[in-house]
Amino acid sequence: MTTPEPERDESEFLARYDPREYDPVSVTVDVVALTIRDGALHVLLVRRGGPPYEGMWALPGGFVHAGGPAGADAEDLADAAVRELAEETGLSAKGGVIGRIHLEQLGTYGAPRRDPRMRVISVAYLAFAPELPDPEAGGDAADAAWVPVDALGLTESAAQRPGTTRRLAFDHARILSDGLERARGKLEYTPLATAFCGGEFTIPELRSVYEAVWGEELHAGNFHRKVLSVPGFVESTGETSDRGGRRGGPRPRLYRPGDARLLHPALLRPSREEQIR
Amino acid sequence: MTTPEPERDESEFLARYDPREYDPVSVTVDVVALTIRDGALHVLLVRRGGPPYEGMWALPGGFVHAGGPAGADAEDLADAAVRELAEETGLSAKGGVIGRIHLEQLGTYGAPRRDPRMRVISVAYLAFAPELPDPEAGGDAADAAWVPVDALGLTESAAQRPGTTRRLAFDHARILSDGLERARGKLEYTPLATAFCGGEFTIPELRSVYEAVWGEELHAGNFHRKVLSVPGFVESTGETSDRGGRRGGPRPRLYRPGDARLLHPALLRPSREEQIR
DNA sequence: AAAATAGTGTCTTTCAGACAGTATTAA
DNA sequence: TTAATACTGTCTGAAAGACACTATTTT
Repeated sequence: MTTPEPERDESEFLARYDPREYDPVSVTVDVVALTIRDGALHVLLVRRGGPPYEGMWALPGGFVHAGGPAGADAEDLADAAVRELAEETGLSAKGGVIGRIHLEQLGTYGAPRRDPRMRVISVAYLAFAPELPDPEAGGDAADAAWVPVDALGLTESAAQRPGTTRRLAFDHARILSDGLERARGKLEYTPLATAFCGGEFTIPELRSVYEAVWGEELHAGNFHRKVLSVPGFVESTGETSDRGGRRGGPRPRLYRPGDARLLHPALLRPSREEQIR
Repeated sequence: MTTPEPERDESEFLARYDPREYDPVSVTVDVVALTIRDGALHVLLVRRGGPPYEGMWALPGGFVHAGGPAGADAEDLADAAVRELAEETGLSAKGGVIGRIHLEQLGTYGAPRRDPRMRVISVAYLAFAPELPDPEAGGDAADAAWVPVDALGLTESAAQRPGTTRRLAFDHARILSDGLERARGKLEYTPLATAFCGGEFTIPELRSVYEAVWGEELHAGNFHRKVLSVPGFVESTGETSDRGGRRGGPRPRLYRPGDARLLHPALLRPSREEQIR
């Protein structure tokens, strides 16, 4: 059963009350917000302004507004994630750029002692954003910034246990690691790489997204042909970029996201041999 | 941030802190437990013994034991799911069959009014089980049974809104629908179909798992060759089944699950055209 | 005997990846 | 002018799917 047993009246409720069921549990949302800057994958982090983990970087997040028994002011989990993201980036939650950010639930983390103070269940969300301005440190955060993922020294083993990297608070290294792996996989069979670009982009720009997320170089010619061959992945604008590549080359054509929700056939990572066994 | 507002000093925090000051939020786990019976996909359901949704079927689930501020008796989310599954199926939680059940987190459902009484956040888990005995109705459930998924009349639209199907309580139709879609996808690129079989199985048995989950017939010859060609999917026992097919045919060979964690190349569903756009 | 099934062989089409080649641009 | 880049063409090998075929078993 999903919920507490119904009570016939107050006294029966008190008689049947089981403190175990009603031990205080807090529910938060944390957001793994990813973007591409200067060709490198970045994640939005805030620096904690108070204990525990004071001074360490952490994923942006906060409490879900439960809204009380009446349900007034209650917010959905995804709405809470959007609100936190908007608060940290200083962008308006409605309309504008934030409406074009892809947001999906990543997973829920509820190990008994992941927060030293109390039982906290955290619902993590994953966001793919186009390039955004630097965030403003607001509220309880001492600082906020887009941080290159590579600079965090995240490894498979380091991400497993909290505190190992000494860089991210709580189990946020693990959450980020899971988010990165999800992102890598999503790029294979969905057109979500376009969510990292603005409204219009070139195929080489799209390729640089794949290269930043997957961490490996792709063959330019084959990538180009592949993208154009998948139905609904991208759609030509008929326009051409006003500049060629940084160090030369013709001006690439511009494209918009297409109407496909899945890539078929998929665009598979070249080297995933390690993950198979 | 993951946690309550940071305080300037610890004593101030403790003095001010009262869990009950926060809006009450309950956290439950619900389990979408799938198995194959008579060649058809079944899900474990319980019939609710009290309001709301009295008499309706629901996913098995229950409260997470938060363990209080000290953390004693606290259980992890996955442990809670195993416990609920064990309670409902009457199987021992440690060792035995239940150790061979694949369990993974499916998602978290926390819409403000998904439970009419209070704010409930439900962490859903997805389980792939080999054929298990009929469950015993226990605790607060009026009944418990393996129910053919097809009999529930789940459709894409019916699963979207709670109460539409008039068959499953709360938003459990949506959760089940999400679980089924996850299961269909997992069979494509992981060897988890073997989790529906016992320790040893034949290729035709494995094919019937795929057919039950995907809801479409597969070409026997091509399926056979494909399964054997994927490294680490299955491993021959050298033995042969003691009976041929139901209505004739040679006795198929027996296999065990292999050591692959991912299928490469993947075993893709034939007809997924609809999902692409 | 008839029908169903397990397993294998073969052919065609599609697709990924390697490589080459041309035109266009920045430095 | 040089080098980098956008894009296209071509070839090869892998793999999916359609179909055919044999051998083995149940009814």
